[in-house]
Amino acid sequence: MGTGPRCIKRPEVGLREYKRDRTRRELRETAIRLFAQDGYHETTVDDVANAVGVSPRTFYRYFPNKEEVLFDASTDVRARVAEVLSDIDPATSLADAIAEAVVEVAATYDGNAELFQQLARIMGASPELRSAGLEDLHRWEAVYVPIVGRHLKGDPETDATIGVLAGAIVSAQRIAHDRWMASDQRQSMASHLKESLAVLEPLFVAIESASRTRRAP
Amino acid sequence: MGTGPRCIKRPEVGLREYKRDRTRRELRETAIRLFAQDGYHETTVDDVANAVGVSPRTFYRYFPNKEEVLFDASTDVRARVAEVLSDIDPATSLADAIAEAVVEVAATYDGNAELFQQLARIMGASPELRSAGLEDLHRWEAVYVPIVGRHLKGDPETDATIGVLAGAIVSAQRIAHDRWMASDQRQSMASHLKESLAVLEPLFVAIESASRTRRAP
DNA sequence: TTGCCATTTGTCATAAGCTGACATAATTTG
DNA sequence: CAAATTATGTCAGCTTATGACAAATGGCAA
Repeated sequence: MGTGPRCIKRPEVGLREYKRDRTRRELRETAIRLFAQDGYHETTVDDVANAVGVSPRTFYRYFPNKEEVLFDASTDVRARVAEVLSDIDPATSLADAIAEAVVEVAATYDGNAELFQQLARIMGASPELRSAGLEDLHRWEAVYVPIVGRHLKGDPETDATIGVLAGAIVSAQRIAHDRWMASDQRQSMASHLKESLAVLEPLFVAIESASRTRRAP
Repeated sequence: MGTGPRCIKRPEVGLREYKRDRTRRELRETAIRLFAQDGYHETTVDDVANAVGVSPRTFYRYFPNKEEVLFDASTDVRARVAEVLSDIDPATSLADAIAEAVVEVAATYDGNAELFQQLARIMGASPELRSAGLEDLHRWEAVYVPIVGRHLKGDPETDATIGVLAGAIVSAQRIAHDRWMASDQRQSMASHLKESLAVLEPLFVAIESASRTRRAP
């Protein structure tokens, strides 16, 4: 997803770094493959490590725990969206900014539908993993809080509005995610996200008008 | 919280049942006390079991895992609120129904502030437990979905609106919860909940008017 | 009371997730 | 090539969690 070697120069990223990336990728891919194939609980960390030809201890050097290997991709998306949002023109309306973020999310999901559907199936098969997925999804809140706070010109610690609004956005995203998971790609993630976020439109309108009022009373 | 023995008659609940309840309560109270005192991770299940004078295996007969003992009270509240909501007059507006539920929640928190603040402190001290708390809070969605669905006259599977709205309500509740935890009881849970839910008012208004339109176009 | 039944608990054994400590091998750097 | 840095392997151990079976305990009826 994205950045290959940009130039001929540069330390060619070095063999060490290259191997590290490769091992991480192999662990991730092997883990997901085995989980999808044999079940998450039926697959031990030892199995994954052995399949990659690496010691179990190494797995834990790359991932803090067994679950986290499932959310590696998700973490990447989040980082990218956070960057997109921080680079956005401050004059953009909140709804438009969120829409832009959502486009990035949808593109990733729809562009790697196979991977994400596989992850969805793994997580759908275990209540424990559904919870973990919930937690992962919740981390999106930290992505949205800054942009919401910027538009509302408030401090998240002081102003409950920011947190509630960011939370509502994440809820919409989660519902879209659930529905996309449930319907096997019959509908794009983009349309699911659009549909869910539309529910919050009255909220955006109210916020926007309140914000405008405050700026020019 | 609430129901003592109502009458003299009734099988006096039997010694067996009595002991079971007592053991459960002792495990719960001892666990929370030790967690608050020595830390969650520093306290093993064995410690709790020993302190109660029971075998470690018994702990797991009462609670599916170490964490769950922290959410026993929360589960009770949820059950009570679900009952309140199912008994509510269908003519009541959605906002009012939610308000009624929230009153019940707030009363429980403010009435057992000591317990819930203790739980808050335990969970606040560990990221892992904050996640678990998140999961617990998320279970509220299932409480709100039926009442929202009833008012919107839709099927949660079909209509994304219901899930998003219920999710937004839970978000508001979570923010209130966080803020209440952060401010040591300087403000009541009731006021925090009221404040958070106020953010969603435009949403309720829009939903309500759309619902009215649909009924009488 | 006695004795049978169901429930609860204890004991034992074990798997699996994780973590610290240290040795070893590989890579980079001078 | 040698030294410093970093990745990996090995080993040892703790804790959570669970299955299997025995023992104890309370409920209930003859």
